[in-house]
Amino acid sequence: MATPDTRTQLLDAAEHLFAEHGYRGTSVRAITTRAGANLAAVGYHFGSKAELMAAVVRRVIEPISAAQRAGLDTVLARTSDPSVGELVEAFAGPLFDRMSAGGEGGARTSRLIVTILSDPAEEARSWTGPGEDTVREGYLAAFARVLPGLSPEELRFRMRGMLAVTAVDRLEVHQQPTPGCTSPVAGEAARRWAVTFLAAAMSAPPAPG
Amino acid sequence: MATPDTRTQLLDAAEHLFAEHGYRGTSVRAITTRAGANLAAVGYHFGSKAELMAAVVRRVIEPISAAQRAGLDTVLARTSDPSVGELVEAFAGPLFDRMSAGGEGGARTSRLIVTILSDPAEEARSWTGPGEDTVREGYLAAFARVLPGLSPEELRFRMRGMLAVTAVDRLEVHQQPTPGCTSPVAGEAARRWAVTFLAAAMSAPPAPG
DNA sequence: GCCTCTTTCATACGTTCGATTGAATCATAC
DNA sequence: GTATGATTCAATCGAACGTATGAAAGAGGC
Repeated sequence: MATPDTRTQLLDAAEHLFAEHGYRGTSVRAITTRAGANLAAVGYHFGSKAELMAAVVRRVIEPISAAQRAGLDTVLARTSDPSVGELVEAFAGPLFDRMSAGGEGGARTSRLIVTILSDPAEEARSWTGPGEDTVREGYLAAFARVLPGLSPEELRFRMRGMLAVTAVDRLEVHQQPTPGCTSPVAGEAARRWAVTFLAAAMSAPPAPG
Repeated sequence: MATPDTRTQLLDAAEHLFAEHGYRGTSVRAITTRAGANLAAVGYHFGSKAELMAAVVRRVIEPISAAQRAGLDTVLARTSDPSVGELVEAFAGPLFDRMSAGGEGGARTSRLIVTILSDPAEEARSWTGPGEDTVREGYLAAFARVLPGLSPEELRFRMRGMLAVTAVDRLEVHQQPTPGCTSPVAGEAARRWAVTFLAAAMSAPPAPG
């Protein structure tokens, strides 16, 4: 196994540290030290710390987005009237795959996504690209067809809830669990739980009022 | 209206800034400047930046926790077999009340809670006290009685999902919304949407497998 | 060997941070 | 008035931060 080049080692180290300590909580020095590289390497390969973060996020998000897009295409190719559960599975499933694949990569991914979503830093706005938005718009349209009774606003609220559940889910598993919490659950079980939970939520009739 | 004392002004300013820029993204200097106080005031009144944050969180969380506890007591005093919707309403409702009360206090509260939940900083572990845990344990027990088919692990997963939806919900509303998103929704509508969404999710049969 | 382009290196710069200090100011009681 | 305790103030500390620089080292073609 040839040692990967400096650029890749920086991405790996940064992904670890950003996920664990957040963007502001991670120093460029910590990243380069972990990567076994020189302090100036970040500047040389990425330009700045913010651009390194953007590269890390892109590397993590893009396969997930692609899987979501492919899943939606597959479902819609089979039938023009899919079930809510199928759509939920296609949307939420890819967010669990890294974890199911073994190791703690999934928890790290989850943590990183939460960091992206919740980091109030200015730079965070440019971390995700337009690709993710179009995927979400695609699911939005599909759900809108399947759930005709919902107002666009309420549907958007539910989409956001879906994202929240899948992203935040593993948060307390990876860091220390709430007292009394059992051992970290396997990714496969969490995936089933999430799909069940979210399919029921998405299928609910519109709120009264 | 007499100007509040320095200590209170520091808490107000810190609540604003922590919610808007996160813990690490807020400097003590920014807080004291906004509060119209001297830089050393934080050290004098709270000891350190971390203890100031803990005080801010306590001031925000405690009324919510108390309302959740009271709501649970009220429900359980009326009947020993409440509906899932009643429990969801009692749990999630107080998280929306600040916003319904008017102004942007609710969004700020929501944002602050997300900061607490997702901030990877070391200090974050001590921001919430044992009071919040006992409230959650109370709801956990109540839901366990009403949803007997669920394993403790899956129930805990659902509780976490409930927290995620209520906390993350207003995130994108307060900061800039996803493109195409309509105007920020009123707190009252969001509350109904959340309760509907979550009641259906909590009521779902156990996941297969 | 030598030139060229890429990458790594040690080092430094300017800034910002949280915390601390000791003097100055204020309020209150005697 | 003056002593006392609480609070505010300007000023400064050392440490950590992101970034920039110019020299050194390496790789590949000729």
